[in-house]
Amino acid sequence: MGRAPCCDKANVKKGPWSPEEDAKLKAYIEANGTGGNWIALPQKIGLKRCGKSCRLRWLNYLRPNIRHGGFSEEEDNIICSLYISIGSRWSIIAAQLPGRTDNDIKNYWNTKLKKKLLGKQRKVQQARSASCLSFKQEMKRETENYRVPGMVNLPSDWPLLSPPVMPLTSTNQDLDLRDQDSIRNILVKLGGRFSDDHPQSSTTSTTTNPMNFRYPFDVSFSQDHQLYEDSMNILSSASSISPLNSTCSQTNSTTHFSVNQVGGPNDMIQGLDAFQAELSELIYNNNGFEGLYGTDNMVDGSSTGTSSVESSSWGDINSLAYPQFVSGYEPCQHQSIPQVSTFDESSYFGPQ
DNA sequence: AACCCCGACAACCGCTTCAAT
DNA sequence: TATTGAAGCGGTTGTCGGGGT
Repeated sequence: MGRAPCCDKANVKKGPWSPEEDAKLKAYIEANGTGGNWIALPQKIGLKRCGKSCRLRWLNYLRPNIRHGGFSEEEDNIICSLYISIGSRWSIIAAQLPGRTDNDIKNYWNTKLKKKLLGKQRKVQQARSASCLSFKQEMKRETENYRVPGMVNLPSDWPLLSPPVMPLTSTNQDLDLRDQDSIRNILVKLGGRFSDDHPQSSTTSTTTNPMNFRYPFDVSFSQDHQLYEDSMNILSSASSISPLNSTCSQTNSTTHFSVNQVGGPNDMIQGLDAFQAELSELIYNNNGFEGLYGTDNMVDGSSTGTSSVESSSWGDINSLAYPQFVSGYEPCQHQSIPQVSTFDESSYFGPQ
């Protein structure tokens, strides 16, 4: 038994909006607002459109201060970083880019940004394959170092939040934190406070993990639900590398999320997982490198095979590391804000 | 000139979330 | 607490225009 349709599909117009329809809708909403009921709105103004269609048209096109096209490098960076962090949560990503709609960003990602990144991947791979180690050998070696085999380690100049690939036993002293900082700025914008901003208010200081990947994760948020959700989504995503010991706790006025050892929910995994799955599928199912980088002139059209990594608008960015540690893990932010919820390694990795 | 291909973008569809009852 | 329905969201499809053959 399905839900009743929101409108009489036989009597609604579909397809592109005419200027007259746009004018009607815009004039009405500017004068009266939506009235909180999109379903009823088209009848009020005599439009033979579905309410959902009106809503979409308004939000994506007619709404004031909408910008179309002309994405800046900075916007590219933000989109990319957030996609990698939180996956295809276009509405959240759009919220960080004033004047941009989720639909626009989604289209932009699918048609341009994704290919741009794939192209950068390709160039780096070419540079790397020119060196002595074959990709598959390296894949094998690196995946063997992880608990979950089979993930592709994508060396790249992606603007990543995650630390470079390394065996669990290795250390990384020089992690570039700039991208973490940008995420942090977003969090601060959303209302988060970091423990090292207010060390006296925190019981959890900046933590160190076996990878020596620093990230101060004791953030307090107001009780505003959406703010909390958004913040937690981003925060937890930015911390999703190797969850070993993280906690959520709530006081009367704030919710705290603390992570000892970089780690956390798998939102980040959504983004990277999807994209890396795409890449690995290409690699494994389509004749290895040829399938991925083969003959097409992806992206900026240069498949000239230069072995140098060209300067990138993304800046010098960390390599991509994405160990898929999390399995059967219930993200902290999806819980109903428990008093205290502690993650332990076994709950993340299951029986070993 | 006609056709084909492809990229870009607008719009639709169906599922999920959330608030009202 | 369960139900209902609107809003929100993300994936997918449709359409159009430009470029190549």
